[in-house]
Amino acid sequence: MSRRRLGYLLKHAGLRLGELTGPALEPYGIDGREFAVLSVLGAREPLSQLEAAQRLGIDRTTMVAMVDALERKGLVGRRPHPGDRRKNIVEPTERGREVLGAATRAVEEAEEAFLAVLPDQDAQRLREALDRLV
Amino acid sequence: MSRRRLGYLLKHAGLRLGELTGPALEPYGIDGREFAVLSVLGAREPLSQLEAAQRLGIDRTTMVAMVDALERKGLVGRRPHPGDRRKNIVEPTERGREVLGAATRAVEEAEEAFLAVLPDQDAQRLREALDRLV
DNA sequence: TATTGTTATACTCTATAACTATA
DNA sequence: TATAGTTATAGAGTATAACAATA
Repeated sequence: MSRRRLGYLLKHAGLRLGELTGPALEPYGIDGREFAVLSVLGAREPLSQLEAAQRLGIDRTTMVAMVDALERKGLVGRRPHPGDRRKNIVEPTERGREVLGAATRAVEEAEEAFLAVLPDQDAQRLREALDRLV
Repeated sequence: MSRRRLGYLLKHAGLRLGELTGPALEPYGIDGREFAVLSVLGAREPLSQLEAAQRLGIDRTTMVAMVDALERKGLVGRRPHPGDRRKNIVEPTERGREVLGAATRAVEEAEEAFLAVLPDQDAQRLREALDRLV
């Protein structure tokens, strides 16, 4: 049995991973949270702000500030939803898609570096176990 | 390959676990952070505030407030270090040790419930993998 | 001079409440 | 009446800077 609590391990694993992904994203001018938002907004179907917020498990008021920041950086754009004008459709700009692609590769490399201490199969199992737990 | 990012999985796994450990600790009047501090202070050798902070990876100014809270609740006590009077030795009170024991069992049960969706061996592997990564 | 504990302060992240506009 | 976006605000949680006591 591990001597350290599971909560400690999860928290500090996330912190350590963040120490790798943070610098990996820096060249693209975004942080980990902005990358997460950009990722869901780059999904196949266009999303409203609320839908994007729900996919990430964050509040819609938090999403406002995230979209503001990405819009200021020219990475996403808002437009009214054609059928329901209460909603904003938020989509990556062309540059947003480029950044998303490059940043995704950078994050995947950071994840690989983070997981490098584990045999490949163990890393794969870790992902699958976390996926089931979440 | 998992579609969700590793950072997301680690963060939300921690959040979901916290939803179980939080209520599990409530009967003992402490939250997860206080439990973590009480745990390291309940270790074999008595620790100073700074040593406890370093074991948890938190700042020594943060530790002041944590020890204040636990002391108010009668779960730990400060006393000067005999050989170095700059230091506080912080140790659980008798009641602190009782609470620590009961709270530890409650947290372990919450962890088991959290991991229940995984086969035993996978849960064990998850712990070991996280332990290596941290 | 350096270290430990402390206080005051500030910053980040996030949510709640209240408003506007649309449905 | 309810929903989506927005704004203002407040609450965690944490760290940095400065100070006193001690080494």
